[in-house]
Amino acid sequence: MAELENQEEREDAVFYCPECNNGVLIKDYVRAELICTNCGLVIKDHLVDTGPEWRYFNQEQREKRMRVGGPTTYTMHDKGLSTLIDWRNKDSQGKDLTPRKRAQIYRLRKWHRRIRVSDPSERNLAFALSEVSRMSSNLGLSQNIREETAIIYRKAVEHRLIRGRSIEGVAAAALYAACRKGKIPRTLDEIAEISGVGKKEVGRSYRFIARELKIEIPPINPMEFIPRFSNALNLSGSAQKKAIELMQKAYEKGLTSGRGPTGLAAAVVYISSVLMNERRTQREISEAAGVTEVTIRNRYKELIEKLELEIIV
DNA sequence: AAGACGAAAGTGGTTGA
DNA sequence: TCAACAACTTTCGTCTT
Repeated sequence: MAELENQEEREDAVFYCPECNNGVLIKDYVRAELICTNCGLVIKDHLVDTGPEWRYFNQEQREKRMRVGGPTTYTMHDKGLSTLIDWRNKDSQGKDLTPRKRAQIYRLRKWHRRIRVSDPSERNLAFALSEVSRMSSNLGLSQNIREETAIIYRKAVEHRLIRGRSIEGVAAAALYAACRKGKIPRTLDEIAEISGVGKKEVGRSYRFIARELKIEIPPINPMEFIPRFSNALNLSGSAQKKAIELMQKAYEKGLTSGRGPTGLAAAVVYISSVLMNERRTQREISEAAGVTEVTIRNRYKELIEKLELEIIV
């Protein structure tokens, strides 16, 4: 693992899967995970996106794209398009400015500063977006998600949905919506946890803005939690594979509908840990998955019964 | 002693009248 | 608007390893 950390310093280092020695690891920024292309092993979740957001593929593109300055981004209140006025009183040749010029520049700077985050909605947006970036880096989410969150938040502002709600609450709700939209498995609990807003409020705001903005969001697929949970529990790639297999069967039998996705994923991971002789206690799993042991028990009892698994304990 | 099990009561949200 | 309801949680006593 220490090796991995070092290699990560290099921008495009290639490294190989320690599990199967056969696949190459790829960074999946969408899910914030490092994944083996061969066996599907997830090395590290909460990967932080350090790369550039835009790339070039040949010299021509490079020149084109180099010239435009920073990419525009929705994660800054002015989309990163603001101009900076240097604080030094020098002109482009590095010579001192005349007193007359100096006074003019001083006035420009003053107004520039005032205009940038002047009216309340801009101020609001600036604060909300700083919250978003705080939360998403806390959760190890990628830049993509941040952008998506920012777009959703902006829409919420446009539709005047913030009124009567806290900025943090709506920001957290937008983040959650962006995660759901991008199929990144983060639970409402996790987001509420670091947002400093109650789960109730985040949930309420989330449903509200999702409805008002007509963001159609597919229900969470319990499958998406399996890599994360098994990774958190240090389960092997084959155990994870087994879990995915079980989940597939459960889905075919219609056992997934109406059930909490996290509880279901937790139960499946539990069963596969037992099946593969890598037993984890219900307690450990419940902690990793954020559900109670009771729920895991209920789900896995159902699963064993319906899938007619014989479990040797 | 730790883990697994299950009963009973409580919680927050959805649904349908 | 309110009650019924399903899923899940909390709590706690009992059994198993």
